[in-house]
Amino acid sequence: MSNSIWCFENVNLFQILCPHKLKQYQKDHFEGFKKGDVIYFPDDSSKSIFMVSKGKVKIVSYSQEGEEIVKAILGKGEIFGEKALLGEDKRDDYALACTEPTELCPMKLPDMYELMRQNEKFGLSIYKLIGFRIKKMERRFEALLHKDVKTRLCDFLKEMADEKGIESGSEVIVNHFFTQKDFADLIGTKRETVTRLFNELKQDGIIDYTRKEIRIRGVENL
Amino acid sequence: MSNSIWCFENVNLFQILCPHKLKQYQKDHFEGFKKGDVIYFPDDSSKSIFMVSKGKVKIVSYSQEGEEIVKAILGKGEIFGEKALLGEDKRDDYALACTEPTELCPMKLPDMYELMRQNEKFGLSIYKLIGFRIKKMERRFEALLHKDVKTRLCDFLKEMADEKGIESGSEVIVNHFFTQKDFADLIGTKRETVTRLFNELKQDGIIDYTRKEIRIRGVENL
DNA sequence: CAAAAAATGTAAGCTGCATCACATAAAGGT
DNA sequence: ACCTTTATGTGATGCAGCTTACATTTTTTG
Repeated sequence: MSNSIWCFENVNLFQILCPHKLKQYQKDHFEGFKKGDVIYFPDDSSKSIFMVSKGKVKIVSYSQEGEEIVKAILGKGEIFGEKALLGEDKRDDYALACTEPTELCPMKLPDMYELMRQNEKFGLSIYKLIGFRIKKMERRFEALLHKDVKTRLCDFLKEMADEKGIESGSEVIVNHFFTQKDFADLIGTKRETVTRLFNELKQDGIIDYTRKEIRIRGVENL
Repeated sequence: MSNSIWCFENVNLFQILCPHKLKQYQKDHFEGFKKGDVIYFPDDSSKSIFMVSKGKVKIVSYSQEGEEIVKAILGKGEIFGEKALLGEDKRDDYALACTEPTELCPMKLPDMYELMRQNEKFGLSIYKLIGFRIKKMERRFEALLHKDVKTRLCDFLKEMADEKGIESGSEVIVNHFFTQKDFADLIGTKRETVTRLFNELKQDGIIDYTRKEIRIRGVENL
């Protein structure tokens, strides 16, 4: 299990980006958000990128018809707003705090570029992270195109197990902060279907689901 | 109608990337591919990015089950392989020539970085292009999630009209090189459904479809 | 120009999952 | 502890579009 949250490709993003450690960025770099607070709106100018230092952030946009598109749900140590680095001048989605309190390390674009210049390895790993985001999106797209809901859920669980699972004997434990609605949004289905599937997997003895953790008995069975 | 193919954000990518104009890159920069030729395979190392100078290139990958995922179909002036700039070391998809002859302007990564250093505006516009690719993928994803097939097809036609349509009186003419199977792959449906829908739109007098061009009577009707 | 291959046209039947409509349970607020 | 809100559980019903199965037309090839 790669600890890809804190450490990305051997570069500790958190340490570099998290302001508490860096005197010169100490002011104004620590913001408390309440549940439901909007961190940025579409059409806000893309001046910063952010790292979640506490809580849970949801990146969403809305279709004409007002349906929600969940692009990502991010926890501690994860980065968002990174499209600003690709010449985006206005945000095209919402970033919403969805726990209380949610805390962020914002990093202004010029500061970011400065950091990237100073630390080439860091710069590279930021671009690499963008590359991974693209691939993740492509995988999601592919799944939606060709896989049925059950397969998508299982793949998603495997991914979680790989990214943040803890091995414990023959099981893998994944601590999570998702609701079943969150799962549904992320794999492109409805909440009811997720409920049904989790219970099916439970029945089959493959997983053990609670609101806080999922125990997977044999990732290969998914 | 923006001529976004040749000129991207006021930077003429073609002129910069196309080798014929640049003495120092004149060798080896002009490759002829036959229909079906593979330009790169997954796991090839990502050493170059390419611009199509003639023909049609398809970027695809395959799921476990062997189903095709069409990520893009590119024509003259369009760029692919750009994930190499994001620290990708191995390709994760196929690039296939699908016309004969297909010609490319390859650009080795170091040369590319050199060019980007020399011409900052160019460098920026390359990253911007990547940003646009991400947004395009996100739009496709959203469409798949929330829109029915007919809407997806209409949106796709609108996009084509916008990107490469020629206004002619009250109509917009879009010259294209897609088969109905291509359309199906790109909007995430089956060929038969595309056929049905094109004929439906024809019946309703909204479009006029031939293998070479589509005439749209009133893009707003789509 | 004939034959093969590729693209397009059409229709009937089936199914995965959304939708609707509630019931129960857990969490959070006061 | 009580009340409100949020999350989860479970059946009944419907339908968009996939599947399957051919027919026809257009393009390509030898």
